[in-house]
Amino acid sequence: MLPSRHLRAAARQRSHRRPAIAGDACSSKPDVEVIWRNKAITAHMRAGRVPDAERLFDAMPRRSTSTYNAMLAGYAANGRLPLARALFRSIPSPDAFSYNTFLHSLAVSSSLADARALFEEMPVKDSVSYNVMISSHANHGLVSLSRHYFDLAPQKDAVSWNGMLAAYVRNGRIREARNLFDSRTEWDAISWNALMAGYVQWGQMAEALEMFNRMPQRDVVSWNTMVSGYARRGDMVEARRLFDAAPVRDVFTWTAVVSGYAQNGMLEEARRVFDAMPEKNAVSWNAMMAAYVQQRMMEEAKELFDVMPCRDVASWNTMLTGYAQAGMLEEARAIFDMMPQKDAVSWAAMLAAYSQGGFSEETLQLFKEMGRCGEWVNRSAFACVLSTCADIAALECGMQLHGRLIKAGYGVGCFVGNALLAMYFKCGNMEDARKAFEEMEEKDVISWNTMIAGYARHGFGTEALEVFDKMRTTSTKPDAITLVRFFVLERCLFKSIFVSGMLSSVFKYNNVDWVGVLAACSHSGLVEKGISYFYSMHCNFGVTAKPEHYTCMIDLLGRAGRLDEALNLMKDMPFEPDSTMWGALLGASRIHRNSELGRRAAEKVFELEPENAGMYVLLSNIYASYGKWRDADNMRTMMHERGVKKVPGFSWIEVQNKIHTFSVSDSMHPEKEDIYAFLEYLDIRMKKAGYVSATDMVLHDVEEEEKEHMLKYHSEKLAVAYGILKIPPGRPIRVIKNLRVCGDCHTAFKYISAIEGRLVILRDSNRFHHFRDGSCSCGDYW
DNA sequence: TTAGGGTTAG
Repeated sequence: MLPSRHLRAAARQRSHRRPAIAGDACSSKPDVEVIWRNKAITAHMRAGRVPDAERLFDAMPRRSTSTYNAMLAGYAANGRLPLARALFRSIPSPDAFSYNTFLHSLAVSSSLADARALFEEMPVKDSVSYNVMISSHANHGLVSLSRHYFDLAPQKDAVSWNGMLAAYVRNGRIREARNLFDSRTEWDAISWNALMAGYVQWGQMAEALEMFNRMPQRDVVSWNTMVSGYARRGDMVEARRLFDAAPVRDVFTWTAVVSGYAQNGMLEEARRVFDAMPEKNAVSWNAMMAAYVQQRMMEEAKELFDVMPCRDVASWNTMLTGYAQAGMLEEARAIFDMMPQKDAVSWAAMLAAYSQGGFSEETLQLFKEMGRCGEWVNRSAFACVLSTCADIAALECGMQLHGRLIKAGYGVGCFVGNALLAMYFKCGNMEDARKAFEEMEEKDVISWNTMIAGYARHGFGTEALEVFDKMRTTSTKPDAITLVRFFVLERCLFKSIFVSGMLSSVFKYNNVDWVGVLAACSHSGLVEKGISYFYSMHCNFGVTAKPEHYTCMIDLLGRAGRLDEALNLMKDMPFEPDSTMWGALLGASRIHRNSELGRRAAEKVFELEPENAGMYVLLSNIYASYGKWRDADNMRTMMHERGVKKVPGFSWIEVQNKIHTFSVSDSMHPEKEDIYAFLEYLDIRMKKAGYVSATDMVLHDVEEEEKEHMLKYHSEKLAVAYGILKIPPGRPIRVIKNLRVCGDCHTAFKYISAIEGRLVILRDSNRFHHFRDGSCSCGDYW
């Protein structure tokens, strides 16, 4: 809402410049009444009550420049740049405060170029002006410009020095921060804390502690920095020790501990500290709520949300993301619609919920809505929508986004850049992917992996290898995904030629990711190699095998059909096999059709993890794939009777050019008693979108007697495929036949979309499909 | 009533 009335009034005033007299709309000597009202404006703005502030402003008979400044600062803090701009122009006699505030508004609204222009034309620059430039450029990752303004500043105060220090720290330039720090001695507590926080943030706890011990005087922030540092690293013992030792605590200290316990899954401890807090603010409540959200205890979270006395945007966002992560998209949307105010996080969270849930239409719809609301599109929103474009192979839309991204002045960092790469590859546009990759300002391991996988999947093996070679010249360390990808590539294209060279390059790094190596061997069927690595890991590298390594080995042996050896390994282990290991064995028994061992493994899993819904579904599907429909039904009934619920969710994984793997969880609605309820829901949705409901058509190749069971177990996936493939009305998907894709993908089928000729593989997602490279866990690749 | 350090949500 534009407060057009006061703006017009102000503009009028400005055009008929009259000398300021007592009682004029802008008096140079504000009275007590004006000061009091200015404070009220600030209070409203701080609480996000922009309209209230505007009403007050409009109703003021006399205003001072500070009145305008208060409004200006409020607009900036509430993200209303256009209003701030208009108001600034209407200020009768802007002072240094006005200029600095508006400069700050421009800078925080990502209009850095505008901020620089304003800075140049400012009649008077004081140290605050320079300091705004230093910190705002740092906030956008432009450290060298921060340094430029820092060097330019004629007089540097404590804020300038600390601002520059923070500029380095926030951008990970910890060495430069240290050099600056060592270059002089007049630092205050804020400086010490800033550098210390930098060490904490980048995981260098020893250095942080060293500073903590050395600093001349510690304030409550110093203690908080250390407490939260340990808490975030999961070292709750040390965090608690410092918390107990702290001479002063404030709400930050308490909240850091609550959130530490929460993030490490120690719910009871978190609650105990939370209940003992002498005073709580919104952040404390949010931290406790986040604890429940993290454990998917949405009812408990909602309870807190309902009773908390002070809700802020983050509280709403916490609930929103909680519902989204629990797959409760309708609840998430309800929260989103009810929010008194939305910020960038709210939009991003809702977008992420839709895009990660595969709801492409909804994602794009919401994105449009976002534009209509004039909401600033941040990096996260860009990434979500880009990944949706990738899902539906919407190249044009993706390229438009790329353009907008550049226009918005964002540097292409990893977050958005990776989404961009994925989009180009999924659309088969190798050249633009390469360009985007080269233009990326920074690259992380995911960027490299995306490039390797992208090239490999389109059959550009040589290019993929070149990327891998280039990656080795950088400081980015290959991770498990790189290894798996490389092994896949190597196996598909080069038949084991490069494997030893590749591995030796991996071993150059200090910390070999052994799980990655073993998983990679398991995946590429390199059984003997895997076994020898497993032993050399201990003998040559002195690494003691942990349960996860054994799990890999059981998986590896099992897949190779060496079930007895896998069993023996489990017996000889220094610890009891856990459910993951039995699960791996269960998967292997399936591939090799050893139903006796499968049953045994399944029983063990149920014993150890009666709550594991994936197991029931897996076993049910195993029976179904053998045609033992009654047993399959029994498993589902048992799951239902025991009140076990599946975590819903599904995702797309692009595998090869124009080939998609689609994984869908069996129950996308939580209370599924029978699959038909779900089908009905999809039917309605699809019809609404103009698709044919053509389960019969889809199943035309399937024999009559199988049809009923097929419907029960597989048609939900067909239906979803319809929605996602965007088959136009009247164009059925053709089933190639009840084709098993591979031993492990028991419910996988191939479909060809009649219209696009896309080959689609559908399969279940369960815990055994834990490899993200699109390979089946049985070791087959697509 | 503008600029520098510590807590929550994406």
